[in-house]
Amino acid sequence: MKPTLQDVANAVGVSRSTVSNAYSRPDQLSAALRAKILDAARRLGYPGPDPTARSLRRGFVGAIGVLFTSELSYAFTDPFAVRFLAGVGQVAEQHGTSLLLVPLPRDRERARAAVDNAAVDGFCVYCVGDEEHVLGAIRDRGLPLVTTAPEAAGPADRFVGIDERAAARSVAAHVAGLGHRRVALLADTVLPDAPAGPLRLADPADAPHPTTRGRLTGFADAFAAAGVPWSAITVVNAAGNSRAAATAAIAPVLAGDDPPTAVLACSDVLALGVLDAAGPHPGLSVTGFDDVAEAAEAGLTTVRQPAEEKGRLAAALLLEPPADPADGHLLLPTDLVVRTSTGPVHRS
Amino acid sequence: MKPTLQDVANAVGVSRSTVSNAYSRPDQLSAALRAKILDAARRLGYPGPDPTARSLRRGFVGAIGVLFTSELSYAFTDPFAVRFLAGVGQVAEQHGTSLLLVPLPRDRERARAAVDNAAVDGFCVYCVGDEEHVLGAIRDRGLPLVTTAPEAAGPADRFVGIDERAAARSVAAHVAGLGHRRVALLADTVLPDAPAGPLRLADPADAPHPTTRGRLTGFADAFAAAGVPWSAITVVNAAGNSRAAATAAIAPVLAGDDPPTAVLACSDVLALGVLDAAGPHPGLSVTGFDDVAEAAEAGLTTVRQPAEEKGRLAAALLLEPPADPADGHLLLPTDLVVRTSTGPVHRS
DNA sequence: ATACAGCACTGAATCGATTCAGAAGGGCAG
DNA sequence: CTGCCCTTCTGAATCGATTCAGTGCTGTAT
Repeated sequence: MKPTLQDVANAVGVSRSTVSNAYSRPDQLSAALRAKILDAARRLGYPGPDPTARSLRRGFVGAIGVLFTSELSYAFTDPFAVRFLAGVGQVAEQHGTSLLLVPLPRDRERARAAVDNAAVDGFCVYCVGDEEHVLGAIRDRGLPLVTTAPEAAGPADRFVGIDERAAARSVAAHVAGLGHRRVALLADTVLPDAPAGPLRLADPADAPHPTTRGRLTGFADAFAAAGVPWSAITVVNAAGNSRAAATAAIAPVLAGDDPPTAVLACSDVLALGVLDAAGPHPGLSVTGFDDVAEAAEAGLTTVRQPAEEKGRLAAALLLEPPADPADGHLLLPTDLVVRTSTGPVHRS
Repeated sequence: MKPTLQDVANAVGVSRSTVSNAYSRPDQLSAALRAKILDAARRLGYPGPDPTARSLRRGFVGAIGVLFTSELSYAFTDPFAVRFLAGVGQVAEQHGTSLLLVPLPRDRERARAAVDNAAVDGFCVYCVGDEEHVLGAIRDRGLPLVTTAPEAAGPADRFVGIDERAAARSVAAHVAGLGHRRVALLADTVLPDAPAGPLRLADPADAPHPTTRGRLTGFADAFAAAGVPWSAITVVNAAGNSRAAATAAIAPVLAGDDPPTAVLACSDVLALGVLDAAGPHPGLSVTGFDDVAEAAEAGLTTVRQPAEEKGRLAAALLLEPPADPADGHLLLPTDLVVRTSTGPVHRS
């Protein structure tokens, strides 16, 4: 068995407290004794205070939990999520804090258990949709919480987000300005368990996921202003936030009669999937959201939001809580980035 | 103060053990009592057993540590590292195990402290270079350890790697076969603290980092077989594993008189940087290593190694230790992927 | 009726440290 | 010489659970 602090104390002939101090509060004992203790520890193969025991007694862990509502392994395939995580990591690094990546089971009960079992001092939740039950579990634990969506944040939570609606409005206004009137909007999981493909959505405000809701509403705003009513807009559901899912969902729409002249996607990954599917439809305008690295290469018109910065701020909000709770609510600026994937509507 | 298990016990009028059982071993008490306990817990706002206390008592944590020897935030910029991490995440997910990403301070002493303070059941170390002291800290703690480099693994450690030397030999043989005789090899931190640019390295075996050493040696093998002695080969040091670092390091070499006709890099990221720098040198053949996504787009000839698979196996080695220690040493296959970045030497 | 098994629950020990009030001893001023 | 402060170290309480050897009790086979 690995030696414990007590064993070291016995070996040196001092009290347990003193050995503890040798590690955690060097000023509490003479340098000579400390050296002797550390020496004995080395000789015995004592690896230093047990992190778990220390955390229990101290009441904090030195780690923050990072949650992606989708599967963890999947989060790594989303470039925006990766950059967000990198930002969180940067700040955590400065604070000497570790990042606990908690895989969330699909099953709600087990997801809750996963949250309950995470040894962390707080959570950063990268919101993608229906994370309400997970957020509830975190609040029940009384842990500080930072989310990436204002709508998902409770009164006591901090958040760092963007004005989804305004951002979406800006791309949509650009597209409408190019003359597009027959448009399709593409989003991941518009409604829970909806099949891939066109979908009837009475009102953009009916979309349950706050981010999707905000973006769809913004799209609707701009087109309404251009004289296109919501009912004239096709909403397409993708079964997952991936290129392939987007391609599969949009293909039938493009192949139908009276296809849209523009597709506005709720993420770059989806937009890239649309471009994949649009091979035979060169006239199609496509827009994305986020401005990931691939977007630039693909010439995708999109809305840029600062990814790493979002992560950094989220972590900072958690690790350096602002004195004034009002400062815990951050909205980041976004930019419309116009590239080659959008153009004037092609009259045929 | 948050209620504890004891508070719930008092409220219901049962012993602490029974409440504990209600959570962890439902078969140890009657369903009725269990319901009553869980109910009282909910009423009191008891969030379930404290993860830290539970870990202490149980003796395990339910998390594995993942270490990148470079800075954590930097690890996310390396596509290969991200895919490796995704693989680790997949397996961890299946095991209901969390991933603790530990930021490693540059400072050796603090790096050791970071390892000592990590509450985990084992470590996966993504080796990039001089991690020996970190590995030592892990072994001192008596924790199981999986590395990605056979050379870095101690007798008790598991590893999942590739045959670096053979893999490197395969690309180099390809390049030599195309007739290239004036070649440069590019690697990150060939020697500690070496400046960016050409470097004198008496023997490839002198490179301190095992991975770099293996690759350089493999390159040397192939060229030696083609009649090119090591002394005729230029070794170029990059100050970091990034495109920009590669560009900066190789530019003067390409601009010099008697520039190489081929540059073999020790990673794709470096190779892409060489391509960036090679704009004015269209005749240059360039090879990378790893086959990340960008490599395909850039038409980079490289050696493919399975990234996610490496991560999955590393995690599996940690979470499902093989009965026979011999099965803890895995070497994965690699493939030479020839694309357009290499071609026959251009006689000028 | 007797013994034995099994169920439901309790008590006490334990995991490995931190913390803080206080004790012992030494040095210095009055 | 006495009193007081300071430094150095100790003891005991504490963090919040898990675990396992029992203790009653009920029910069943003999």
